[in-house]
Amino acid sequence: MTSTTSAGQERKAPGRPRSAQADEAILDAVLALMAEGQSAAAVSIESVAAKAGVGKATIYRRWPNKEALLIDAVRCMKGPLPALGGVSAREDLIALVTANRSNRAREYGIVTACLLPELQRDPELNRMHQAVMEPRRERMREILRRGVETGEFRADLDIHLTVLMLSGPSMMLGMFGDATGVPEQDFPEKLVDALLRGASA
Amino acid sequence: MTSTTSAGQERKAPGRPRSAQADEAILDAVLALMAEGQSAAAVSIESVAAKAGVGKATIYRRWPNKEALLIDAVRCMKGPLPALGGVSAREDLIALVTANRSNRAREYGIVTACLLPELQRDPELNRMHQAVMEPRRERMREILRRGVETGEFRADLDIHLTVLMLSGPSMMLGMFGDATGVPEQDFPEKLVDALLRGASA
Amino acid sequence: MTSTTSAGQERKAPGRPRSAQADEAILDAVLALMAEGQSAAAVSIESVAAKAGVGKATIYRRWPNKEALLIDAVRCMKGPLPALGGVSAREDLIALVTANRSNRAREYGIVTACLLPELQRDPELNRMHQAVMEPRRERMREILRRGVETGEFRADLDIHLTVLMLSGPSMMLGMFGDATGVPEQDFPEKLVDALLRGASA
Amino acid sequence: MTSTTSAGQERKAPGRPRSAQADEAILDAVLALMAEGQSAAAVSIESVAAKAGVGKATIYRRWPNKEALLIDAVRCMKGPLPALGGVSAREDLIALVTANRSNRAREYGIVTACLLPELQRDPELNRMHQAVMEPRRERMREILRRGVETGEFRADLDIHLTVLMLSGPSMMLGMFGDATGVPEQDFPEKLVDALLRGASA
DNA sequence: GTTTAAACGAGACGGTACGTCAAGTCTTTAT
DNA sequence: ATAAAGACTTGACGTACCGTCTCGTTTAAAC
Repeated sequence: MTSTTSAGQERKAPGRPRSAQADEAILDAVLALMAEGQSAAAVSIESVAAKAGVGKATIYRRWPNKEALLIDAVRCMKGPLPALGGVSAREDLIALVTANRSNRAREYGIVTACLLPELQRDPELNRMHQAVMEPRRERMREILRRGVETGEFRADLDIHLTVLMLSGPSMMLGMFGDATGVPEQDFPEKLVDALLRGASA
Repeated sequence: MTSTTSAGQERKAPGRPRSAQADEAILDAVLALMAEGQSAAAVSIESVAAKAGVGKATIYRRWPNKEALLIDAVRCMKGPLPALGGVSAREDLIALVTANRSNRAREYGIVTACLLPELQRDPELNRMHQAVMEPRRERMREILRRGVETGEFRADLDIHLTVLMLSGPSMMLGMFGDATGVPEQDFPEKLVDALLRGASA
Repeated sequence: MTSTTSAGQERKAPGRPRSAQADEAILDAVLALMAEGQSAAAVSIESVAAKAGVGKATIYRRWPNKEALLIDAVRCMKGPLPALGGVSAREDLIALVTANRSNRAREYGIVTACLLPELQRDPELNRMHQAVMEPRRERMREILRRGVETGEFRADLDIHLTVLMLSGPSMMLGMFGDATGVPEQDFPEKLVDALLRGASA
Repeated sequence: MTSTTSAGQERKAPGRPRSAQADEAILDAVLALMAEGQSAAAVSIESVAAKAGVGKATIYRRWPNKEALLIDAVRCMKGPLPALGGVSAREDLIALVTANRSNRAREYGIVTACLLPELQRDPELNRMHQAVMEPRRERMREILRRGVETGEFRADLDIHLTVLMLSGPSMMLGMFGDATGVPEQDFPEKLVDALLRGASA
């Protein structure tokens, strides 16, 4: 949400508070349209407002533009960060990759894609997007660092590159699906194992 | 290009032939707008027509819609497939990854991203996009298969998954750039080596 | 004012009494906006509320809608009905025409104009408007009738038509100003004299 | 109409010419909405476009904003300037007043009223409005001047004031109708005669 | 050399969505 | 109970593109 939740002492704002119902209805409408429409282009602010039974102004009061709304919708798709209680770094990695490509991986990929061009230009938008992505990347880095410490991973591992090697294939599979020739079945496990094992003979 | 170059006897069409100059001017205009505008959303058919000094109908005579035009523009960004004369499969892989992320990798990523939602719906568009992507993927598979045969790569290598592990990180780096924490410097070599070496200790 | 100041026993209302300051501030804000903005369209309820330092609801508690508020503002512009102590009906007419086109004739014309379309539809609004206009028209009729009685005006004078011939030009001058080619200087006197004298040779 | 009908040699504009059908449909729609809606506020660009079966852009291509469109609609309401073949200036005046308050006098008054606030601010709009009004005023002045020359009117007649005294009451009657107490029946004749005759005994 | 058919630049067409603004209503907290 | 603040739905505003459709003008092959 973009609402100005002031950090500090939370002084109660005057006037009628924003309807939490509306918040929910709007995001629900976005997800519903995304699911039925197949195309992020089909998710127009007007149709979201109509589907949510809400005025356009109610949307623009909360988000500065369409892209910001989509970013928040994306956050809703992502599952919560999984706990790390795994017995090994390998298992933790598999769990995290699995969580990242939750039930809505396809929609997530599509919307993210649509957002990308705007992210380049609007720094504020970019910041919002990073706020969704970065915690997951950081979690992945933690796992990798711990794996290095415990000796499970090689000592000279390039952490950032490895994060890219775990999230890049996952995203691409989400975007192109079957065209890649890779089945979704057991993908996280296979990916992590291939990465660990290496390709050389 | 989508032009109806009939396979058969190539009967010369009557009337004025299409201007090759226009073809070029249009694609040039797309690339120029992409470069200056930073955003695929800023590339409108109207602005392309204006920049190319061409009527809108001249564009729609060649491409069925905006997306098809963007796909052709994407093809222009990609360099030609590199020769495979490398002394090792490793070097060939590096060369191919390098070629794929040509001078315009950023723009390529952005445009591809914008196209994705439409690719899901329009099979014809999807076909056009595959025509650009598939040869490169196939080339990569060839290299991998040869590496397996020569014993450079392990015998049980999952070819499709490995293609994804080479192209996914590359695309993600193109899309998110510095936010990934990975420098563009020597990226292809580092990626291939990390993949070969594996992450386990 | 439309406020429900019950005629009868003036029972002291419970709760917080209405602020008389607010009444005044609101009408002042309307007049101020009218003066600075040049346009009745620029006088929005929102800007009135902001300028008056008042909530919108405070306005709507007093007037049923924007038009009603404007009508009340119009009343404020009009000067009070002048006394009729003139030595002749001619002088009384001049005094009345002068009073009608007070210092704010221009604003008055504009606002009246904006109100007109709504007056047709809303009978209540129309009644309110008549309550402002009718006393002045009636006063004019009185003068005319007295002039007929005293022999100052011709016996067959059409009272209603003459009222129209005195107020119509005045209103039009207020609306179109210099475009009419008639100077504001001494207008009431000239109008009344031209009306008395007649145009035929 | 706002179209750039260049005065001189009428160089043919490139591109598809504007549809005369659309011109007509749009103005017809405005008049129809005005007639049925009773209120100029009910004439929105969107409803005009819908009623005319036309895109909004087609309207905005011809008129810069809503007000300019209404002004052109006003012109359509006014009948053509009548010929002046009358045997006397009095008859010519009656004919002209009659023509000015054509079949749509009520709508004309309402729309003009709605336009007034904007006329003050936008000089271009004002120019367009004058282009509709001025020819009629000038025609009236011609009649008055001729009447003075022929001795039908008094030599010291104030032409501009007299124009105001003929058009002002007419406009006011159009705006307020029955509330003025003056019947529409034979109004032009009665007005002109009252003006000629004068009010003094 | 005509004819002729298609391509050309230009720009109007009916639409859809954008992001803004105001009207009039409703809901909160403070007085 | 009223006040100020501000959220709410509704709907018009004017703009920008989309993809299609005339216009009148080239251009090159076919006659």
